[in-house]
Amino acid sequence: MQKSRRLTKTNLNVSCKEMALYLLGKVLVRKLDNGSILKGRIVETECYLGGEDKASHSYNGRQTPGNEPMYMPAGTTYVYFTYGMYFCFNISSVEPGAAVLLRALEPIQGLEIMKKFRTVKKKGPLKDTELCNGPSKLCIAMNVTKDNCNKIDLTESERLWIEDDGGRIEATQIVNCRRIGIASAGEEWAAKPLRFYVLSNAHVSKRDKKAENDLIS
DNA sequence: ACAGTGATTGGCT
DNA sequence: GCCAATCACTGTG
Repeated sequence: MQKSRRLTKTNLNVSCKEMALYLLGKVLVRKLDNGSILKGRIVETECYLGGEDKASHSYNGRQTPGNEPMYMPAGTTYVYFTYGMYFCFNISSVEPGAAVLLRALEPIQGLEIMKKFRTVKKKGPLKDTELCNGPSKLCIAMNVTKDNCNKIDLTESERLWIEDDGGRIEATQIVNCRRIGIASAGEEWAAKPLRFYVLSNAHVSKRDKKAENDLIS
C-alpha cells in the first residue's frame, strides 16, 4: 500500500468530464476543527458544464454571488444550499462555469463520527452504505456546509483536500449514465450521460440498471 | 423494489 | 413569489 499523495493544482486543472472520471477512486479528506480526520473514497460524480447545460447553475453564462466559485480556478470548492435544508458539494473544473458534483463516497475513516452527524429520527444506527450515498448525505456525514467549506482551494486548505492513495478504478468498471434530479432542465439535457459511478459499488446513491447492462454486455 | 409525498428556507427574478 | 443538482418516510407489490 503506497503512501497517500495530496492532489495538486496540476492534477485538478482539467476539463469537467476529465475531472469527473479522474476523481473516481480518489479520497476526500475532511479535517474537523477538533482535529478528527474523516475520509471517504469518491465513487460517484456528475458534470455540470455551464454554458449550454440547462441543468447547470451557470447555464447560459449566468453569474450570481452564489455560483461565483464555478468561475474560480479549477480545484475550488462550490457548496450550495438547496431544498431548504441540504447542501451539495462541487469542485470547479478548468472551464469557467463548470463543476463536478460529488454524489457518493465510500466511507474509509471516521465512520463513528460520520454516524453521529448522520443520526436520523426513527431508524437506529445507519449502515455504512447509508452514510454517504447521496450528495447531501455526504455533506452531512463530513460536516461540509456553505459556511465552513465553500470557495476553498482544495490544494491548499487545512480542512479539506483530496488524496490519491493508489486506488484505481478500471475504465471497464465505470458506469456512464444520465444525471439525477434535474428533470426540470428538460429531457434533452437530463438524458445526457454526465454521471459516472463505480459499477457494483454498494455506496452509490442510485444505480442505473440499463446503463450497467450496456456496460457489461 | 419502487412510487408518492411532505419538509423547509435561502437565493434569485 | 417561486422553487430547488434531496432526503426520509410511508404505502403498495
